Amino acid sequence: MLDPKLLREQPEAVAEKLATRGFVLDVAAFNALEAERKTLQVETEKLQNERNVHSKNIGILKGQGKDASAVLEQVNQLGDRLTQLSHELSAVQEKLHDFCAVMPNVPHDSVPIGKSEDDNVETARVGTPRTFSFEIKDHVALGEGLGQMSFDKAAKLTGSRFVVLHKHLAKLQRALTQFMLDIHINEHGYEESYVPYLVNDDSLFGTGQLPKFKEDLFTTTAGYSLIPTAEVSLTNLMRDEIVREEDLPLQWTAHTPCFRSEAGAYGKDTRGMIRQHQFEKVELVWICHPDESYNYLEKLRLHAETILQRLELPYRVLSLCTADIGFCSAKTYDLEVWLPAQNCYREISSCSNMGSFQARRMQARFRNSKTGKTELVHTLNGSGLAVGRTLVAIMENYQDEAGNIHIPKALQPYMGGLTVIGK
RNA sequence: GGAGAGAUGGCCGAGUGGUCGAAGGCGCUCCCCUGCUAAGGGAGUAUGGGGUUUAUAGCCUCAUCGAGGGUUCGAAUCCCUCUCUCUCCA
Repeated sequence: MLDPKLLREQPEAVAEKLATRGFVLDVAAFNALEAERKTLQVETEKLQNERNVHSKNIGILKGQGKDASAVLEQVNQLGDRLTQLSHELSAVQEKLHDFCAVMPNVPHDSVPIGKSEDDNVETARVGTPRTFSFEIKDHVALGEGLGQMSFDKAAKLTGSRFVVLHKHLAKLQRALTQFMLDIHINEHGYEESYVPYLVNDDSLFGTGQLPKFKEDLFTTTAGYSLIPTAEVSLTNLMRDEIVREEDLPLQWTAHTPCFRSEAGAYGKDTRGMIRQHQFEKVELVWICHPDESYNYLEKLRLHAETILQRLELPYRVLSLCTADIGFCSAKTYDLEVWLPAQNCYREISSCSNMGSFQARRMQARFRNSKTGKTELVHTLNGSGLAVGRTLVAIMENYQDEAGNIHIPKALQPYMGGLTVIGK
């Protein structure tokens, strides 16, 4: 959510910034709602104050054993008007809230302006894609060839967009998770948490999945939703909390499965593990001082890059343009890994600075040690990395002519010394 | 599954219709006093919103005692629903 004061004072400036990301802010509609809100709120609070004063007097009079019927009659006359006004006020406030709740974040000045994902800016390219002297296979052919990956079985158990992994491939996924967590915890200073995979609507509102992206979620009959990312569980740990300034920054990580309905993705990446309803991810979250968040975004991105480097996977870095950054994001870097079978780079991590956007939605604050006042923190998050896609990348990049998968050196200790996955 | 108890400020804990946003204690901050590894005295110390304002200063004001409804001139206190915690029984 954007700062309502900023919105009130400089609606045109905000509209201009939002326009760069393709969002049309109806300034006239907003101003009209705001004007209505102000009139109603001032009037309502005036009456409430009147009622409070009278009621207090009644209490005093009765306490002294005096007659209060005159005041009582006076305050009785306020009743209907007050009820009506407060109903009108809450209706307008709800409208305003709904209006603001679907407004995306304002992009940072350093974000390239663009009209589509084609305008994303490549800022780095690391590693060189390997050249193959044989006909390469994609991860599906490799996995099924090894008899350790089955989409048919998953379809039988559940439906489309799920996978079953067996034996060494199942272990490889687990190894990757462990490997990533170890690096982030031991080398990058993150604190690990185990968190719920089902969350309530307050949490989903806090991190911005609700109200706008309801259709992307799997929601249970109990009213809870499966997390689409651990960002929801981790970041919401800060909801309604006030931390000491000197305790910032907080760096949190968690490994969780993620669940996405992929509504609107029909026909997209239907083959293989690239776009699944359920996948594993190691998530990185920062809770920090507003002055530092853009510095930390660079660190966060490097932490994610480290994993790709250790696995010796070629990748590139994109600075997403205004048209492509996510709803909550003020600035986003995507890391894309090289997938030989697709002959292109595919997203494997997305690292974003949300600024105060999520913090405002969930009242996540710190106490300024100089002024003693509370201020909103900034929140950042990034994948470190998407484990399923990392598995795909390793399979495709490390295949040999026989259809075996060679294990990257850094990962071999996590595979009990295994160097090749074969039949 | 059944029965009961509870949820109050950073923490503990009073408060069952009225000058209560809330006693008291602890903690914390500031000040005073004190020559000895400390004690004493005083003051302050929740959060969010709105109005006014050059102002994130001040002033005024509204809301919040688990959440949401209701009764009432007035609700931490009474009623209803929900969530969570604890105890006992199965």
